[in-house]
Amino acid sequence: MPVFEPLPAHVRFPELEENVLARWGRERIFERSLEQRKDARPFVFYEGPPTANGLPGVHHILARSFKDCFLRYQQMLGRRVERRGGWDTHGLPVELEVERSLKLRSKQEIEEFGVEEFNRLCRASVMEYIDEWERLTGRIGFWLDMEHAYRTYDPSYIESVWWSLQQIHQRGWLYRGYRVAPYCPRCQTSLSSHELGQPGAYRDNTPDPGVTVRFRLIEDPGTSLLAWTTTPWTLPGNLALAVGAEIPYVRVRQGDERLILARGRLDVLDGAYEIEAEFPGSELVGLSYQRLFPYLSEQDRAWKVAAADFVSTEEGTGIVHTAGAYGEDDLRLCQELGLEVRHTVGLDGRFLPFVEEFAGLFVKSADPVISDDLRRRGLLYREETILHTYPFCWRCETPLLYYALDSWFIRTTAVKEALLRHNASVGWVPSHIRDGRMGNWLESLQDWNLSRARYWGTPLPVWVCQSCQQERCVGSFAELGLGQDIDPHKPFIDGVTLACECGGVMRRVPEVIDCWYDSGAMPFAQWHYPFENQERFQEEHPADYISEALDQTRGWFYTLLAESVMLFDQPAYRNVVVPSLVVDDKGRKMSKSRGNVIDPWELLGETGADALRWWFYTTVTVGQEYRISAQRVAESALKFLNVLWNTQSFLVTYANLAKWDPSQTPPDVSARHVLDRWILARLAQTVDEVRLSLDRFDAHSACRAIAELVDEASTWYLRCSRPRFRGTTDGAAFATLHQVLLDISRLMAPFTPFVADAMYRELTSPLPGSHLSVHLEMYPEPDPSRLDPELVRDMAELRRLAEEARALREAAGVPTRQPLARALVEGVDMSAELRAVLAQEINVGEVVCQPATERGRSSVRLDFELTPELRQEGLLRGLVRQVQNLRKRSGLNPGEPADLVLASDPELEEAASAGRELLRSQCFLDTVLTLAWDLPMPAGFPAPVEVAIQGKRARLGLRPGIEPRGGGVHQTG
RNA sequence: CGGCCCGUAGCUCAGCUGGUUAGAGCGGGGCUCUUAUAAAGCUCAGGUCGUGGGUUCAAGUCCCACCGGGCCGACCA
Repeated sequence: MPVFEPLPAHVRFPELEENVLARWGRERIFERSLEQRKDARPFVFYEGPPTANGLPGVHHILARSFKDCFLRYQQMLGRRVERRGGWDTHGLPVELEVERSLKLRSKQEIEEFGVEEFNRLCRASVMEYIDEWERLTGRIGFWLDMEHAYRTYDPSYIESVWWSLQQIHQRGWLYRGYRVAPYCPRCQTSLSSHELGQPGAYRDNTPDPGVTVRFRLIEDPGTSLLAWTTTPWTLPGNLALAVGAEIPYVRVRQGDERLILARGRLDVLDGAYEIEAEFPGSELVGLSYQRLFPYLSEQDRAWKVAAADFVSTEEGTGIVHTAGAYGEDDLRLCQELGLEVRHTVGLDGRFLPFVEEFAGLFVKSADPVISDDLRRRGLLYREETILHTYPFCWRCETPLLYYALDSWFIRTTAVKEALLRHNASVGWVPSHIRDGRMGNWLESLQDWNLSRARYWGTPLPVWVCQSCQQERCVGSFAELGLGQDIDPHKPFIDGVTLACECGGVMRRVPEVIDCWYDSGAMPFAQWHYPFENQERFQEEHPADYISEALDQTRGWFYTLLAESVMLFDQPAYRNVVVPSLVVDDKGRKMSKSRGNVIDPWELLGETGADALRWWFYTTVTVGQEYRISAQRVAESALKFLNVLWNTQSFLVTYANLAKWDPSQTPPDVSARHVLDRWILARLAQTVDEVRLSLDRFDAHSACRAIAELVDEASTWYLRCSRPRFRGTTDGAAFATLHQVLLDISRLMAPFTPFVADAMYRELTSPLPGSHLSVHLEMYPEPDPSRLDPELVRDMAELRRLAEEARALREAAGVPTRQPLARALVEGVDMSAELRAVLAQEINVGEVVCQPATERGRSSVRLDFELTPELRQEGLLRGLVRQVQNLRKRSGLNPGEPADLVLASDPELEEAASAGRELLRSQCFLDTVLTLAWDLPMPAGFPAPVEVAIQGKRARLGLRPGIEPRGGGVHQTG
């Protein structure tokens, strides 16, 4: 019976992975891994909830690979690592999907269709692809508890969110405000930043009018202030002009008129001019000018020049036209000035009736009409067409307007300092995000626009009295007299009223909240905190580790942090790993419209999950983009796994041949061959490196260290140790390689969970005791006693000398197969055992060292003089190689007996006969028969094969051995 | 327009806290070893380390500017 189950000659990783997956399921490995740690110290992970209303893609595999590897690592360190899944279920993307399927085009149509049914469809749609998500998550080996996954639409989840909003309201941080937001006049809703981020929202080179307008001074109508705008339709709403107090302005004379503008913007003037005066903007403040249109009612402070800090001289005239309701800066300035802001344009994007001249006109169509009107009245100084980037509604392609609306806000600016402080305590990978993308974001923090005038979302729990306007933020269902069995969504919740102290009726405001708030609430809402699981929440907040892609910086990373800081004055996570984006082979972003999206299943089918995972860990450092294609993954990662697999296959083959007994105590390490000691030292060194890297959440460095070890084990160690695997009986080489591979399987378990487990099972199969899975094992421990930096250094030098010797042979035209008498190594002292390794490797009888002299660098010289004996040995090795080739071609496995017939010239025949025993043992030959050159092959032999050995011709005939051998590996010597 | 990242051999990328002749893989040319065999190793490419400054005894590695590519943002949370 073989020691190990023989491995198939060629491994198909996707197949192997499916088998491992099935076994995990049968043997409940994931469940066991949790059970065995149920009393251990937790390592807390938060799953950022994806929305399951779209198919998962390759970038999700990337994110999930990074999530998984650190969780597996921590679990192998002995921590309890629960991984509760979750689903993000609310929000506009879900609504849009349903709108599309129902062919609805506007809010009005949704309301006509019926909000109840609409929301019912949203709820169904969001789980549409949940099976697909679960299947992919399982297939890539990401262990996640999806059975108990939280969902943001669950009543308990919503109740926790309400509780948190009540907390925020009590602190005075939830308020209603009048703010400008990008607004689609066709869909009649403001858009979230998320929607503005949709491809195609911002369009470059959008043509728009650029008009420069005269604002005549009341005191001196011959003098005008020049202001520039790209939105003439906002001019009827003009309330003020803004200047920079410190900016230098000039008054110029041009023909009959005088014009005022910033000194730095003189090039907007057409034709000759003469500068009459120069003064800072502060001197302009307070000047009154003639209003362009008579539609807005009189106000004392309107139509005057004001100072503002947003004025620049980058473009325009340095004097900024300010229309209260159609610009963020405009609105703020008007509010500061105490001006009453009134809309001139309705929610449908058309001028209101009181703007008589343009009433009913859509604003963009009104632009040329307004320009013409101004021109007629001599107020248009200049008109041009400019190209700039402008936002459009990504659904209906309507140009967006900046439009002031009532909204609910969270005063995040009140906790800005705390946000910055807690962010500073987070370990970001890559580290630059902390102060870069995230830090900058927090520095320029604005209040959170929380409300959405939409349907499918967590209802904003604010009730307002219809009589006295008193406002109440509700923090639980009980406050409404409701139980847990309700559906707190629209439209049901809108029918719930409260009695006000004044005797009036309180009704809920119509808005739902930004779904990003939902996901940021998961640390407490997933546990229905504070209504339940108080201890559990406290134990598991903040998380030790989270990981999502870069686009979550302003998304989930921010909302988690903001909510935790506002509610608990804590960060939500201690460490974040942020993988960059996946792009196509040519570095382009993947998008459906471009047709370059890679199907994750196709990729998995070609390369397997482990190769893909390994590729993600090793190919670039975290933070750089991944240029992916099946070919790229196969070229590096798949190849690496193949080499590793071959190494294992080598061990299995020869251990079975030798009937090596792995349960036998191997020789003490100090008594083993220097190569064994060396590879074990490298192993110990690698364990150190890998653990240090993983403790820093650096998978890239860890995997590179492992790759280097695998490379050295599979090439140098195996190459030099091959004779010992074929001839020795002490088992030290087997024990060493077995140990190395077993530890590699444990080192790699977090990264390539399938291959690692398959290796582990094979390697432990002959051992006593239960070895169900590498994922139930502990991670390799550091072992300082095995470290041997000197030996590692010496071996590196030895390898360099071997390469040098091979180069010398090549230059001299003497193949390595030809033994030489001696090599002379200068400049270094080598131990006898290292000299033996080198001698074998470069095929010389002996290595002689000349003690280190003055030079630092060692070198090697070869004695190329060939004695007849050496020549004979060279011929013999050539013959052995050809016989081995023939064995391979004949389909003979190592160890299977065979008979050889040799016909050759006398010199070769003599070499064969002198080395007959070596030939027989090396090539597993029962009989070696020499034959005269032109005689026919004996009966039972196939036609001979003619080969050339060192220029000498030979005919070889080989047939499988007839007599079964007595068992036991055929040994040399 | 702003922020961040990247710009190292034909291609894909390593190069930690600045220090001897700047590395790997792939492709291509040459060779070697070998029943781990549709495996492996060696060798060749003579790379202005994007450009120009600066700091330093010393810079691919730190600072500044610029050029090129990518991502994000662009009044929004």
